[in-house]
Amino acid sequence: MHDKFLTYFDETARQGSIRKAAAVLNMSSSSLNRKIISTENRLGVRFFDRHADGVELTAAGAVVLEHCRNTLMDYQRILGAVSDIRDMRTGHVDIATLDSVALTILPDALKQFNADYPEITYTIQTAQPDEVMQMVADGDADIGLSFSNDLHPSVRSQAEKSTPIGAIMEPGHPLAERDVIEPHDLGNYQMIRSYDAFAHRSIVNDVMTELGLSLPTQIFTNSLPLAKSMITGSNSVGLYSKIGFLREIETNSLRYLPVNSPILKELRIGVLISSRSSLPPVQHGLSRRLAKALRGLRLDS
Amino acid sequence: MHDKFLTYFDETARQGSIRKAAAVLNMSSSSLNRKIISTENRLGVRFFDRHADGVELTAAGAVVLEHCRNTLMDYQRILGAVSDIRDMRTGHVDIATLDSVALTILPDALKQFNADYPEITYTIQTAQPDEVMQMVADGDADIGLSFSNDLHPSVRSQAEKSTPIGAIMEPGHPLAERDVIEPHDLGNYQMIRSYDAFAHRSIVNDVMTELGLSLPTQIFTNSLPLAKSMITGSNSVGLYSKIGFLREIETNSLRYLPVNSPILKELRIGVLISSRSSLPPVQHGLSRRLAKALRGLRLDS
DNA sequence: TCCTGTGCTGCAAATACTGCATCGCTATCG
DNA sequence: CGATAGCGATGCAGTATTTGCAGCACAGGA
Repeated sequence: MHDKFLTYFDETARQGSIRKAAAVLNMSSSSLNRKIISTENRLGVRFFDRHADGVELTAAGAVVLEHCRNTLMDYQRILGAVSDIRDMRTGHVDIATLDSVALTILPDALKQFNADYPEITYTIQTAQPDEVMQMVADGDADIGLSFSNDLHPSVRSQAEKSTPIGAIMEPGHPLAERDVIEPHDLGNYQMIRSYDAFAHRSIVNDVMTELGLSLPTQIFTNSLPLAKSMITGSNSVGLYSKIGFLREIETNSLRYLPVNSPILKELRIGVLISSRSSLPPVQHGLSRRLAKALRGLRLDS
Repeated sequence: MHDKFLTYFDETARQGSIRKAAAVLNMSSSSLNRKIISTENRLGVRFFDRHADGVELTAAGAVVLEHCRNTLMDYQRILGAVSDIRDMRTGHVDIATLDSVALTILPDALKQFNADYPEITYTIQTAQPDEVMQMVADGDADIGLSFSNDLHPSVRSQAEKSTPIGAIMEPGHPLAERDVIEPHDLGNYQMIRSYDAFAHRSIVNDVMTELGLSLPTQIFTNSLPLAKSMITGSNSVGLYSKIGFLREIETNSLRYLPVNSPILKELRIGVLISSRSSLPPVQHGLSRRLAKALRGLRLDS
């Protein structure tokens, strides 16, 4: 990357002799000598005074020498920074995610990754599914965690996991003891749904209009904690993927029941990355870690 | 001096396209492309992401780009500094001088030189003759102004002027109306002499011992102004070269009379420079200016 | 005085570089 | 959906450039 002249000049000044410097540099003195003369002529200045016992820096030579050494120093620094990037010792990752994912697999995955690569920083932005997709497509996010059912052309999914949308309710709910819920059962209860049902395309809406049903939706919210508290202590039913309620399901404070709809069952969540440019090492490593975490999720229990 | 890669890389990042950058740089895209790939491989990192419509900097590439630009910036600065040195727009000159010279030709010469090259700075150190010689020999002074009768082996004299040592006295002094003074006349008066008469070799001492005379020296001093004031209003006689008393002689407040001694008449003052290394432009220019001033001195009046 | 070590240079061989032509790929446009 | 244009990457051959070996002149020290 840098001309060898920088090193040559530095060593020559250090040795005070072209021949000695050439010996140190494992080259012929004639070659070194010509390199020096050549640059001297290009700048129109002599860098060294020539004596019988070697060479001695001139004022101009001292100025140039300082420049050479500064450059070489800075180059070493850059080399370190680059190798940090290459070895994933440093870096920054922009993540866009659904908040359901942000609250489940992301914390653990990031903790694990952070243990291996402690100097890496993160920006985590929660957003609606189509926004996440868009951010990855625009390069505003390195990694997206969102539904991967209909991908943006310049986004591809690194790993996918089926996360069917089902009904979330309290254990004491009238439907809670069913094995599976039919779509038309839902019409009898107040629904709590994700805010993105407002967006132009909503899978839930698609299903309902297809079946000629309308959902008496009580609340649209983009806040998963709010949805949880609204479901708790009421007869309301949430329409969500299981992934945002893993803890509550495990502790039996909420219950998840599949809804018998092929379309809703098709829903998949994925690790989204741009298909335009290959991911830098750090981002690639993290996305693989996330993909592994996603595959490791047990959503069928 | 610097590898062309720095410019190439900068331009490529600027254009966001290898082919466009190659066009700007008047080269083939293949060559440019290979240069980039080559350094990428050397550092083990890609600098650019490749797209169908050009290239885009990676994180590592951004780091390297900043380094390239910093280096090129600094190089431009250095180029200016070097050209300043070459064109004598800037620089520093170390001068060692007898204080007799410091008070006569030096001020005018420096004023003239400074008018042409206003950014040059000076260090002016007054010293005894042998000290001046030593400083030039050691490289502690670029230019010396001192007696050039016996030169140090690694010092040479650029210009010389005969400045015989004579007797300095008041116009009313008993000897003042003589045309020339014999050495033995001096024994009748208090002498004021240069401090270097203490040094191992003193021309005045040589003469006196050769003639079997001893000088009743009242004052040895390295201060020329002190010598002047001691001579003024007394019968004392100073033994000095005329060069330190030009103004007083011109205004007739002091008088200079030659002493009839071949050795004392032989004394010469010169512009001394090292014979080991050729002088840088600024120093060379000033030494030539000083030599001219020295030759222009009228010491025979 | 010779002798050693310096910087410098001519010449032939080795090396690196350059540009042309061409490939595979992707985004765009009809 | 297919054609097209523009991009980066690469094989190849000719051309510069660089390198190292001798050998030169010169200066300082024994």
